[in-house]
Amino acid sequence: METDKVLHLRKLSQQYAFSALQMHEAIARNAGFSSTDHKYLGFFIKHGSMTAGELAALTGLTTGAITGLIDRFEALKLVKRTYDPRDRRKVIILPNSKRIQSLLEPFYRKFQEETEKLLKEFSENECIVLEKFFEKSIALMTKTFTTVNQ
Amino acid sequence: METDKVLHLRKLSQQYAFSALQMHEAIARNAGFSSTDHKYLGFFIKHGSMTAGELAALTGLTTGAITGLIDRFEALKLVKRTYDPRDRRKVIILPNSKRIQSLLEPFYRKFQEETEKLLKEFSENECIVLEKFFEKSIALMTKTFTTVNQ
DNA sequence: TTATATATCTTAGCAGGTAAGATAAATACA
DNA sequence: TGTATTTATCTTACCTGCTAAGATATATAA
Repeated sequence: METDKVLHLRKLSQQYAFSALQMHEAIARNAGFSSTDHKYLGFFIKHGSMTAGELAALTGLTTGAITGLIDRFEALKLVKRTYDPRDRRKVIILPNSKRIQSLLEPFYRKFQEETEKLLKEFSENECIVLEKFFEKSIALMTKTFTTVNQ
Repeated sequence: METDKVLHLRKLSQQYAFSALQMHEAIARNAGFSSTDHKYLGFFIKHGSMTAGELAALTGLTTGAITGLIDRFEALKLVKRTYDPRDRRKVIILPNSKRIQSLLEPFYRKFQEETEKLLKEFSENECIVLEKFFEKSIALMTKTFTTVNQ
């Protein structure tokens, strides 16, 4: 790809990220969550259970913030605190993924449908291009995040 | 594209959005901005000057929050309040895009370089695929945001 | 056993958000 | 024209959720 096109696509990818961010925040507000809480609900669905410390490390939040976050989610019965019998200091956060999903789903349904419709427009080969781009970009952003986040 | 692949790609696109979000927040913290402020600095670079009310409408923040946001940026000389001579109630926010860019650039340099390197791996035709995906997705997310954000 | 390290929680203080009302300027209309 | 209404932004009071630092409880090391 030529330099001009590269710069154009880089801009587009920035704009994509910005739009995603805007949309997620708007949906969070609508669903009655703070932007942070909404973000980590998705995180739970993806990762399943983890300890409070792991969550703090992954998110870059302090342990104090994590305590508050778990408290809020627990009050809504979206997660449950359990304790590691082998190390009773540890708090294992057990998400109720179904309940989380069913709570968020109404707000995403239309968007997800339309995303799927959009993706169906792409051919098998085009799909591979997108896949390659996503995978490499995700790796790059995760690396950048990890580097910066210490 | 087949249904299976569609679902896989939808997941990837979600993960992409999440990674972008994480990275942006980490960079914001590093650069000494709140996540919101960082987000809107990029917004200013992209859109140029606008009125406080336009910014409130575009962001979904209340006018009170916008007043605070402009105050913070003005204190850092990143934007300047000017007044519309034809309607003196209006506050026109004049961003100092160069200063904003030079402030953020160090934190993005490496990432942008690597993104460009990654994009160079794609052919002309593949570039068109990515472009199409981005443009349509951005339109879709913007529509979703606008719908939800009222 | 005692010291140290680790995982999470608690507390105090702060930053930035909202809602509601204040202010000032523009517009509409009798 | 003068008065009422609307509009754009700012101010204020209050609230939420973050950090930093220290407390607590448990695990590990010496």
